[in-house]
Amino acid sequence: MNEILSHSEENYLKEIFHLSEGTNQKVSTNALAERLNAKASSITDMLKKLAEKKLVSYIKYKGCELTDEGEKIAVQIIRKHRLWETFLVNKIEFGWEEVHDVAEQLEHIQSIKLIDGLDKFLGYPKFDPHGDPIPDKEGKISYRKSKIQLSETVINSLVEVVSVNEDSLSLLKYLDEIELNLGTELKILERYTFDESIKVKIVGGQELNLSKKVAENIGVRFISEI
Amino acid sequence: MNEILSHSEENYLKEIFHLSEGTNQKVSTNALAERLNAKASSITDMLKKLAEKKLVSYIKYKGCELTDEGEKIAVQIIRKHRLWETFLVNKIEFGWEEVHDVAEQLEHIQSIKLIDGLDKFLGYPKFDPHGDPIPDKEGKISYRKSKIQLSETVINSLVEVVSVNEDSLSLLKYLDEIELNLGTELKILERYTFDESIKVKIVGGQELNLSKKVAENIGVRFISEI
DNA sequence: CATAATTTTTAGGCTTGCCTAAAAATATTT
DNA sequence: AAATATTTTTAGGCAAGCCTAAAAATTATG
Repeated sequence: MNEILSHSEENYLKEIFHLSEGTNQKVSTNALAERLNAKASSITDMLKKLAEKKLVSYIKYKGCELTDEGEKIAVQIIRKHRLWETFLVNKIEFGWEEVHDVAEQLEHIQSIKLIDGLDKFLGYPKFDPHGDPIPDKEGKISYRKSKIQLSETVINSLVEVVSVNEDSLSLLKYLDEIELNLGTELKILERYTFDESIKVKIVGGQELNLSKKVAENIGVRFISEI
Repeated sequence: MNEILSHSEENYLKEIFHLSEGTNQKVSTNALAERLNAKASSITDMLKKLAEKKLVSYIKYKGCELTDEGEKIAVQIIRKHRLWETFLVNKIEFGWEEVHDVAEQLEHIQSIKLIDGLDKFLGYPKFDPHGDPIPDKEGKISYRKSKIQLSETVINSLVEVVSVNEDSLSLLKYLDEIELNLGTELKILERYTFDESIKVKIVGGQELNLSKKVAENIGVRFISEI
């Protein structure tokens, strides 16, 4: 039940959670291998181990899924990750593109007292610097119900940026450069069918063309039509 | 030169530093084994490896010593440890007896930006919650020149507690109980030759008998005679 | 629907960091 | 200084977590 897990085991649980978030699908061995930068055979090894510990359910050749217990642990790791990111940006003057690697280390620190104390110290933040929700002590995640991908918006709407995918360092740097931050408002001007890129205008700023790939990694909230 | 070390390697360097601090002696395999809770044979293995990396000098059967490079690294780990302890006590409401284990984890986080940012955030503290000096970014340690062990004080002197050994959880808890903290002033009343225990009076508090063992683990600064 | 392509698993190996047991070196006693 | 005790090293092993290469299962395609 409350055995201590290795960093590696914790990372597996976290990535299985991320890969299955939203979908009802099982997570494939290859998908995990890519996220974890490991070979498929290593994944198989670890899945067997995690299945034995009852943290994932795993059927040969059919992929895996977190058990309730496994999910509980995964969510707490994500809580730690996002609280630390918030700490780094709010207290230690890190930029949002710099926090990921350090948070990946900090998320494995074992101390409930520390993480709850950190939560309090930060004022019980609900979202991290990339706009992702921070699970509470009980594991409840308050997803932003109205959030959609920028790539899914309709022409002539005004939206607010509420999240960006933290996984790509170069995306975050790019967004910094064009001064597109959380809270930035965008007018959706046009969508080009040939490559599915979109033209937007930053309210109070420049007009930009954003590729489909970029737009998929930005979360927005609809405000109004223009 | 700037290779990444494992947690284990870092712990070895740190403990070699602690064991040789003050003395000019080399550190014996057995002494290290005890501090690291490992068998002597494991120590030998690792010393060979660290010697190969030029972080310790090691002659078979003769013990080991840090090289300049090894000492530099050790000091930076101690810097991290003590800064994190300060963070936990000053910002997260930890007691001084609770910080050690968590700091042992945090000291291995790899990010110079984080540790320098933390230093700044804490206001460049010179001493940690146990009174031990915090090395600066360059590795300079400002030892308290006037510090002596409580066990070495002379009768009828008034002293101030400036440090306590952080290694013993039960000592720290005991000191908490009797309300002996950093900054507490003590009058040295008597020394019993049969067991080398001493009688002291906490200024504004109770009279106490402290065993030799306890007195050796408390650092004080001489104020005056009474 | 059979064959090809892809995905996943198995089998065997490697490194790290620890262990035990036995051997070798050093230190201590008498 | 010889005998004994202690310390340290060597030799061989083990678990974790990764790897490569080959085999097996699944999925896609002609």
